[in-house]
Amino acid sequence: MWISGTSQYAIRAVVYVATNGADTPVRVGPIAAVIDVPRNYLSKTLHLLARSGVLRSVRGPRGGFQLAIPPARLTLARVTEAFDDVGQRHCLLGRTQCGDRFACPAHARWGKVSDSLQTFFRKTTIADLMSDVRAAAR
Amino acid sequence: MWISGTSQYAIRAVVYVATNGADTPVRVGPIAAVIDVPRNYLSKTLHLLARSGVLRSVRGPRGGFQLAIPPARLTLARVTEAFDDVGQRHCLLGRTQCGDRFACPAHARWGKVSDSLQTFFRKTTIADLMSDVRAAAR
DNA sequence: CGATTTTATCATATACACATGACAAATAAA
DNA sequence: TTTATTTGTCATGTGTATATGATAAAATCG
Repeated sequence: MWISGTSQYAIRAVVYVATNGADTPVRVGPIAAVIDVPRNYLSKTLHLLARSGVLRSVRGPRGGFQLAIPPARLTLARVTEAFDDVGQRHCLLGRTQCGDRFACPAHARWGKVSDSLQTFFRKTTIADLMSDVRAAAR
Repeated sequence: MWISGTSQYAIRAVVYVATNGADTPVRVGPIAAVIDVPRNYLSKTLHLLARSGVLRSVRGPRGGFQLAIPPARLTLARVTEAFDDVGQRHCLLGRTQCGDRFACPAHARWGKVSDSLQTFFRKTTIADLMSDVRAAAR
């Protein structure tokens, strides 16, 4: 609903890699199986994450994917930036000319919500999500 | 980005109808021209809004569309419900099993933002947008 | 070096949102 | 009652996100 399916896959995969790829790279197969996304499509998505600097890829035996950025400094906006632009304000009504000069009818009220959305994606890190998972496990 | 293009069209059209259709119905042609959306597509969208109870349609000469609900009681969630489900919580990561029992990694933190989104769409009315437009005109 | 394992790339398929165009149905007014 | 005007409906087209499958390229290990 709020971000593209590919961005959803990306976040799920990055959390998995952060959790399980601390020492050795993680292969596409297991990631796809655990986070439940089509293997070949995920392969392409992880490749884009690597080209975008979020992951590091290693080919050949014992290869796979690892984080290229420490989880505490890796934000959701950074992870999804290859697929969606969630760190910036967008006009709710899809007007290109929507700004403080020519505002759409929803501009003022949407601004407040949009700010909290941007803050969420720009401030929340993969490490935050990992610690929430650990907290929930208790 | 945040809601479908059709929902964006719907809100823009409903605001226009609320503003210009107080006494007589508004025709599709002028609406499409002013809010800048494809005429035939808007025709279908307005028809869905009528079937969803948001608009009233009148056929024939002097026909067109009018609000079926007073603007002060017409929320954005109500306008878009035929196209998107914005008044309810959705898992950010697209997990169907995401709830308080089996939470996705983003569940807790996303909950706060999601609440403010739901509140926005369920509390903001067409009358609110109209009064913002009038305020901005001064 | 050769065999195996893994990601990289390419070509293509599918599903759905968005869009177009033609014609039917209803209504109002002359 | 006829004509003009408007929405309603249907059939179809287009573009893009998602998905699949085959093959190439790279790296490790025996």
